[in-house]
Amino acid sequence: MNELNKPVHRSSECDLTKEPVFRGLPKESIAAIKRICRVRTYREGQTVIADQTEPSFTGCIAEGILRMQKTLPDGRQHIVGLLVSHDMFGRVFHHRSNFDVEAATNARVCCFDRRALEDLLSRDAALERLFLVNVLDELDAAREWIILLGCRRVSERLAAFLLILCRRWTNVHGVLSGNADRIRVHVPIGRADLANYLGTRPETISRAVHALADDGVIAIHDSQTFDILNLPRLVATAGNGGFGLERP
Amino acid sequence: MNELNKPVHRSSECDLTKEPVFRGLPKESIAAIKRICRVRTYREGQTVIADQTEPSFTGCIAEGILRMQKTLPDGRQHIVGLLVSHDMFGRVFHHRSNFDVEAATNARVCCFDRRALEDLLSRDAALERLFLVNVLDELDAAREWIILLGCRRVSERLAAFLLILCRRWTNVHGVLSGNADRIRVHVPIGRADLANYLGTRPETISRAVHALADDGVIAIHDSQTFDILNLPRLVATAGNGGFGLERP
DNA sequence: GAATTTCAATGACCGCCGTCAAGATCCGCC
DNA sequence: GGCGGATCTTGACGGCGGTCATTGAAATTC
Repeated sequence: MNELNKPVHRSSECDLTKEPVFRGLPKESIAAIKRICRVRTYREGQTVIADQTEPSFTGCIAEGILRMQKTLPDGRQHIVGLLVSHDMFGRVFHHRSNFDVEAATNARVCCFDRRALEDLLSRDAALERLFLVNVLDELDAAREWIILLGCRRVSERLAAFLLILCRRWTNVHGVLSGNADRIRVHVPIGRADLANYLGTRPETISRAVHALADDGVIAIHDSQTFDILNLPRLVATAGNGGFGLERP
Repeated sequence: MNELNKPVHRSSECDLTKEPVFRGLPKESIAAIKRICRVRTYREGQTVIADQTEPSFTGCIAEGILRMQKTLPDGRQHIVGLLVSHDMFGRVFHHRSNFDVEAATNARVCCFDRRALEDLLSRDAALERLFLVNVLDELDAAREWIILLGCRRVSERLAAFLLILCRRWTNVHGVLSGNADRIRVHVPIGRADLANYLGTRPETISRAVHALADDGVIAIHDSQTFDILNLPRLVATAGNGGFGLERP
């Protein structure tokens, strides 16, 4: 498929300045963060950070999708979040990670050595501010997720999930395309992952997807790509989950 | 019951220095934060921050329990978190709250004027660091919650909830008492709230609680107070939910 | 102390979904 | 092109839990 077997470290090609996350930072802050940035490349299925280990770096996704998950003693695993372009992960000022982070697709990640980053943040208030606001956003995302999981029916959770994709991942490369009439959503994970993500089983996901298609709310382009035909009815299906995620 | 109808502002009695949250801060940071702290008192049921409004302050709970929730268009509400002593809430550097914050019990809250706090944080790196780490902890708590909600059976979620109470709220006033043999847990919310919290209905909560009691895992002291008789079996009941929340 | 309200507990019914099993589809590989 | 594996789909069955209704207990009011 491709030649990558382990993360490739490259000291170049860190185009952080273009990332909206770093928009508005003073020039010297950008220069400083760029200096400690190393790009790593992961291929699908690789582990980025293992549960209960102390990661040596904090990252910001340049391309691709990572999956945060907890592998449970009974072997099952539950996904607690998906990370897409521009999302940050890894805990500054905390030692152990409480989750696995795995590549859900091939991914490129800007990595900051944790120690160097902590030193930098201590000296650069603007940067620290940026990280603080970023974590606050993650917190909001996590709470949106909690509301989604509070939906009782799988169909509601699925609809709410598609809405989150539409709302939060607008312009994230490869997820959304099409116009308002026929929004095309590409779900970047398979049925099994999606089932873990929504707290159910693959069979039930399959049924729920086809139920939405039978009702004319969506059309199935392929097993991971849907066209949203009737957004209002999708919102109605989501019920509770369709709300709770308004953004400024 | 008591004479409080609206929050009472008091400029005294802010004992922040004793709170573990602020432990380790330089003296001048503590003095500065104390200077902008005002204590407010809320009675059970009062709204602290309304959804989609711009709160004028950020708070740290001195006593009592607050409930973060989203009221949904169909009138139901879903709780996304409980806040106990020493927990902080309210979003620095962000304008609108995405949730309601209500007093679940009578509560005393240390409030920091948002504008003043933001100014302060800009000038005090140690304080900003403290807030950053604090938000990171909230994030972990939210993700523990996501794992809990990923449990399929209500009995698992209930067991996991009780374990979170034991684990995270040790020494929080009024929640835990007793020794290792017979841990007494006081659940600070009623069945309806608990049902919202666990993504189910009050009747099902009732059944699950009594099922645990019939199995000898817990004893019901009163409808909101349980004695944990068999911790290992409670962990076993929690299954997945019993894990995912190890702390350093 | 009786009445009203609120909350918890219990039973009956049934629908959603977890489970198991089988078939279909797509993929890489030889 | 044929084969084997992984993934997705579909069906049948049964149990958990959502819903409704009723009873009981506790708190507040008059």
